Amino acid sequence: MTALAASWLPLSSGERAVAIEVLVHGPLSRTDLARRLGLSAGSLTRLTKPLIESGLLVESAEGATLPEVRQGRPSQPLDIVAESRSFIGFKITDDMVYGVVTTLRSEIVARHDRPLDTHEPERVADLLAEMTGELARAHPSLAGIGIGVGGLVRRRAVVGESPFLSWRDVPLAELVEERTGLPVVVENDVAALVEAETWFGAGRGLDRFVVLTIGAGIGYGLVLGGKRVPYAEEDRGFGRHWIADPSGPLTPEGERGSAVSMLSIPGIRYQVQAATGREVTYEEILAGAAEGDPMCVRVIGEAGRALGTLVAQISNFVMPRKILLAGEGVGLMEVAGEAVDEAIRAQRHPLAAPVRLETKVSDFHDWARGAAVLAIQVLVLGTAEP
Amino acid sequence: MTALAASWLPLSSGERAVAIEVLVHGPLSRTDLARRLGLSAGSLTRLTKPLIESGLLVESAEGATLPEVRQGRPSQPLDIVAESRSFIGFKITDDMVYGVVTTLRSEIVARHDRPLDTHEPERVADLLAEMTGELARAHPSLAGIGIGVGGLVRRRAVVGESPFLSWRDVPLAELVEERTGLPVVVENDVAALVEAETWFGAGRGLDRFVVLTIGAGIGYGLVLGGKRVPYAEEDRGFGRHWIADPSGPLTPEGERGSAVSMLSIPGIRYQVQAATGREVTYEEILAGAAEGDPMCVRVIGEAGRALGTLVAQISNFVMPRKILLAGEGVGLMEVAGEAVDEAIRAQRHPLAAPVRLETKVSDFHDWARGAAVLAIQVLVLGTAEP
DNA sequence: GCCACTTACTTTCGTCGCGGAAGAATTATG
DNA sequence: CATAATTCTTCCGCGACGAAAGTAAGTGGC
Repeated sequence: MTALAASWLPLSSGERAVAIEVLVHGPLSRTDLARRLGLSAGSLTRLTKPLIESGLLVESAEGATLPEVRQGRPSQPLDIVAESRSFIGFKITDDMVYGVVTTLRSEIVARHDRPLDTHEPERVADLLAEMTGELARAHPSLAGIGIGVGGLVRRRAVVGESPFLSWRDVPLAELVEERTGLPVVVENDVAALVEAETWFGAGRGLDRFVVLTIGAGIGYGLVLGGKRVPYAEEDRGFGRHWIADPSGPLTPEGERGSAVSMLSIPGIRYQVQAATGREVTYEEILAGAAEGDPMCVRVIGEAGRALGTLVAQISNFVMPRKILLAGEGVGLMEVAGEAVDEAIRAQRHPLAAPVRLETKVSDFHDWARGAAVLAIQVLVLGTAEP
Repeated sequence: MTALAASWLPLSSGERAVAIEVLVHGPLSRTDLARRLGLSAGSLTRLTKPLIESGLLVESAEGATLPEVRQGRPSQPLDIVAESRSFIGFKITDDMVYGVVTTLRSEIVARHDRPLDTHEPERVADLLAEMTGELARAHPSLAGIGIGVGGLVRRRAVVGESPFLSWRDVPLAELVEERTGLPVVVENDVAALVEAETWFGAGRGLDRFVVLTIGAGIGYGLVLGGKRVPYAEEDRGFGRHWIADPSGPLTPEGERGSAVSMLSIPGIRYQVQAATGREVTYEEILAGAAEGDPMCVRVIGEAGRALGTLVAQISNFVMPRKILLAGEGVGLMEVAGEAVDEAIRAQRHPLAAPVRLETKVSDFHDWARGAAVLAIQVLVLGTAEP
């Protein structure tokens, strides 16, 4: 499969390096590129010429940032023609499919959602193809599709196991490729978000980078040297055994005091419900904590300390340049930010480098955008394998 | 400074890659090398020829491992002439200097220790030069000196801060270079041990590798992509803020329940002493725990669980291919191995890859050998900077 | 308005390193 | 003894790169 009809190939490795550098790090002059890539000025003329001729790069007239030096011949920034190709990203949830169209730079230019009333693989693929057709009308230059699914994905093509869809070994990429004729990449949703942040988001250009997602579960993504590290237990109840507080609460889905019990949205809701008997939403609990409701303050405070503990441990052991908190549950940071910081301070050496913590509230379209980035990577790198 | 008189230079990058591969991964045929380095057979002939002519490599007659295939022209293993050059490694402690002479492969061929009765930098350098002179008589082909010191070392040359020697900004490399005429590398002792294990020991060829040392303090070394990750707090009381058990013991040197309090040799001795009032050695405590003495069993058991907790956390977050436990305090593993394993199991996902834990009892000569490896690296790589 | 100066980019040319193909060396197999 | 298999060598050509010289396009001084 993996019909790479309209890839950027053939691109030499040097040309590809230039293309990626411009794609990821915005408009850059040839001299800047030469410095960043460790090449001579002459090589850059050679490498950029075919890229400009093929329409992938342009000499953008208005430089984004005015150069410091105001002497000599002005530099000529090169930019990607971000609109030259479009990409589709889908995020499949239990009852909805969220779709976005992005540019090469992964900027969202359109959204399109549809309810999902079946989990039958063929029917799901039909729906995705239908949505693709509808989006293709407004965005004809589609170059690829990325699909994010909660669950285990193999070889960026086959959904090996997805409990919430009741799927096992579904060759989703193939099913959608057949129906659309476009190259398709399938990936675990957290992995897709991590890749997206590594290329275009918080992790751009960092050699060590961690993503922690808080939502229905806890997700962890480790990026070293620009590559995400895969691991066996990802998306199979990750965080169930990360014990943040040995004497912490116990919930149906996690071990006592585990990240899942203390931090995930279901874990927090379960705790409040178990104590008060009332069914409340996550937002209500956060609001309650902000207003001083004792029960909510306690649960959210403990969650904050647990998060701080995890962040401190990650910082101590992995020493990432940055940690990104993402997912639907990061609203916690606004209410319990103080508790988080305090827990970090307590478990980190005073001389250690400060933790660069970034928070990003993500909705389902962000997850879909993550999947679209995978399609971009495939086009640019010319391979679906990571 | 950094007088690289007798380096292997000039070596092209390709030649250097071949040399390192043979040095680190034992005798290898040209075909093997071609596969490992991703080069063609022709390139290997080209690259190895000057290395053989210069006497660095030889065609070792007896292949270490007989090839599987017994057909066709037999392969011709290439090997480093390990004895062609010698290296000295020193480990400086409070009252002793431990010295070793190693081959290019970092095999120890001689040991030589001397008491240290002064901390005056010039006098220490005198002593090191004197010991070098004595060793040089039996091993004339000395190519470099590596020195391991507990404390903060800058640019592999200057001891920025070493509490136990009461040093600040001592240009030790320069002092010893002046006296010996040999290139000298100075490094923090833990960092040196980590480098040694990465090149020649447990971490050989691994992309993610962690070293945890247990001794007077707790040391941590993270190796990613073959490079050790430096960090600000190293050797400044590292592990004082790694809380393994929030309700654990408190000792003079560490926070409550920290790795230093629960695991380091002084921490364990302090606990037993505080409880019994008697001054006992670490070995006596281990023996007591093995024999069933309740107090020792409790302290050592808690230490084992703390170690397991740390190992599990490191595994969860860093996902190293292997974790090496080293230092003088790893005897703990023999007595409390069961507790360690249990704690790891409890805090690790059942589907996660099993932790490859390796234990290495190290004496001071191993630390000295680690320093010698740094000298080897400098010679091979041609630079003292990491 | 002219000229020096600075910086960015282009052109040209030589070199180096690599892969590929063909061939030599050296063994097992029938 | 021919054939196959495997390793290593030789040779050639290509392609990517850097160095250096040349061109372009500005600023600033007089």
